[in-house]
Parts: sequence; C-alpha cells; structure tokens
Amino acid sequence: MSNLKNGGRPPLTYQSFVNIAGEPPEPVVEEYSVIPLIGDTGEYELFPVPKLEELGYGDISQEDVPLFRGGETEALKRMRESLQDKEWVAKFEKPKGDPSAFLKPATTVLSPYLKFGCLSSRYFYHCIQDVYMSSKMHTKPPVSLTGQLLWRDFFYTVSFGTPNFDHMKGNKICKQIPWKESEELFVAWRDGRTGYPWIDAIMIQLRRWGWMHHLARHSVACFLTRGDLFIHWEKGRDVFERLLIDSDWAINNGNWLWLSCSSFFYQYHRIYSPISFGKKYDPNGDYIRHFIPALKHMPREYIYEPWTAPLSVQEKARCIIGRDYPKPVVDHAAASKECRDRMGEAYASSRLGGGDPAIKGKKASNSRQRKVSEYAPDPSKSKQPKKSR
DNA sequence: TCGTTGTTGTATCA
DNA sequence: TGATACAACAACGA
Repeated sequence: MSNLKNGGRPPLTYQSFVNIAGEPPEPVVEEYSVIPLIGDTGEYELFPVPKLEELGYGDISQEDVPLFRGGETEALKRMRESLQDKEWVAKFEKPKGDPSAFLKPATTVLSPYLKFGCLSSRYFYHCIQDVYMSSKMHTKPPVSLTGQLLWRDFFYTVSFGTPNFDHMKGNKICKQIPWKESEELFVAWRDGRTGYPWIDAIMIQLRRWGWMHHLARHSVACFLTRGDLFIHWEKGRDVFERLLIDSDWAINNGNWLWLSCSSFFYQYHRIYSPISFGKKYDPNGDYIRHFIPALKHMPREYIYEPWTAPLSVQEKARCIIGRDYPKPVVDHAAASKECRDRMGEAYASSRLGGGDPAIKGKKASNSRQRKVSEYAPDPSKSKQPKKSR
C-alpha cells in the first residue's frame, strides 16, 4: 500500500478511514470533469488488496465463520435462495421473525448487500413482485418483504430532509430527553457484560458476526436507552455504526430514534423484557449458550436469569455468577420503572414547550404521518452530513 | 374534543 | 394460540 502516489498526502491505510474510536475522518474528495477510461488509473498506481492483518485484524481462524461473502454474485445467489421459498416470501411478516434463530436466520440477511450496493433494491423489489404474482395471497406493507424496502426508502427520505437527523440537539423531530451519563453501564452494554444473557448474547453476536436479527437489535437498543440504562441513543448508534456490517447511516439513525422513543414511535411504556422476550422464542436458551460459553451448562430454568440459580446449581454448571459471568448491572423491574417515569417527565416537558432551545419556535413534533413534501431538502439550510461509509 | 390508529410489549387466562 | 387487561403516548381526522 505504500506505493500509492497520492498527491503528497500520506498513504491511505485502514486506519485512515476508521480510527481507534471508530470516527471516520473527513473524506478526501476528488473532482473529475470527465469519467476516466476503465483501466486508466492516472497518476495512481494499483496496489494489491490488503490482507486482513494489514486491516488491523489478528488471527481470526478461531472466530465464528462470518456469514457474509461479499460481491454481487453472492448477493444474487442469496436473493434467489431466499425467493425460492415462495410460500415463505408470500407470508413474510417482519414482526413475527425469530430473533434467536442464528443457524438459519429468520430474515433474508440481504441488508449487507443492499448497503454496499451488491444488490439493487429495485431489482430485489421486482423479483419479490414476481413471486407475489404467482401467489394466491401475500402479506402487504409495512410488514411484508417489500414493506422492508419501503421502510428503507422512508428513512432515506426523512433523513435527507431533516437537519441534524443524527443528533438529538438541533433535530426538530427528536424528543429532547435528559439521558444519563454512565460510562460504566455503557461499556457493560457495549461489551456484552450486562449480566442479562439475552442482551449480552446479542451484543456478542454483533461483535462476532456484524449482524443480528432486527428484533434482537430492538431488545438491546431498548435496554440501552428507555428500557433500562437510560443512556443516550447516540452512544448506541455509534456502536452499531462501527460494528454492523449492514450499517446504513439513515436506517441506523432512524431506528435508534425510533427505539429510544425520540421520534416516530412514542409508546415508551412498551418495554422489551431482557428476560421474557428472548425466552418466548428460545426457551432452552440455545442462542445464549452458543454465544456465551460460560453459560453453556446452566439449566434451562435459569438460563435467562442465572443470578437466581442456587449456588449449588451454579457450581454444577461451572458458572459462578459474579465470577464466571457478571451479575446484572441493574434490576430490570426497578430500572424500567424509573425509565418510564423519566420518559414521562421528558414528554411532559416537551408538551409544555420545553424542548431544544436550539430550535426556536418549533415544537419537537411527531413526523409519523407528515406530508412527504416536508421532507424535501431546504436549500437555505446547511448540507446534510455526508458519511463516507 | 374525541375516537382511532400505530411493523414488532408483557402478563395472564382460557 | 388468541383474547384481554394493563397504562397510556402522538398524531390524525371528523
């Protein structure tokens, strides 16, 4: 990589794009008046594809095998495999998928390919339509498979027309909520050490695979923000942006606004239980056992709440809570009650006009069913942040 | 002002 | 598996 003639700039390395904190630097923008011919690299020399070690990854041979081979060929193969099961396509309903299914995920897992442009969303849409044409009945948006593509475009549209979409402050559609500061709780969440196996397994899957089921994302996002820890959604957003292989600026920010009840969705008393939500799908805890080996031998009746297991059971399972696996960082019943109360106060304050002082005279409003024209860009406003990812 | 609606809550009961 | 109660939000439309 060092043989790059780069106009005197330092050579571009992985670390140039993503520093340790995960913050991408300002992208270098080149302007061309004419599209260069294929093969004409101008003053640049070709350099080989960097090795994983050069990208900062160590020995990954012992890791779980990543699910995602890159490229259009793989994307089309995956799409065709998914669409082959016509009944599954016709009956697809997003909220009904199983978030604990990891050997055979409950969704198409095409999001990384859509994100990187390996799969055309338009082509995908028409392929789904072809399946619908040959089916007697099919589900409809917003829950259907095409509905998922429409949500994607919804977030693109609203993010394009909303200044400061990726921040709470200065974002007129975002509830102003006095989130708590706690580095200790945040780090426990980020690193999968909350003591709630369902939450930790999801965060570990995120770190290992770069992907987890949509409802699993809901569980951990709710837990971090309005459900338990009351930590700012922007902190969780940053972690997802860094670790998700399908992370998309508009969709990621939109979903964090949604899940934290900061925008789009406001029923903050509906809180995902870090215990019973996962149990509903996977009562034996196979998903937890796979991603948290320390809990592999924990009996089924304690797998979601291992701190309630008698010491003799913990010893037999070779997992002492507090030593081999963390104690819960918060008590869910008390924490969620407190979160509800805080959200209620924040909402009451916003009703009384106490919002973001940066947005003078504009109520932080719901945008759920605003006219599409309201999302059109205002040329007088500053440019939307451009992400280089 | 009021009734309805909202992609994905939980616990309990039959 | 589906119905119901729970507690209760914002926004829309009549």
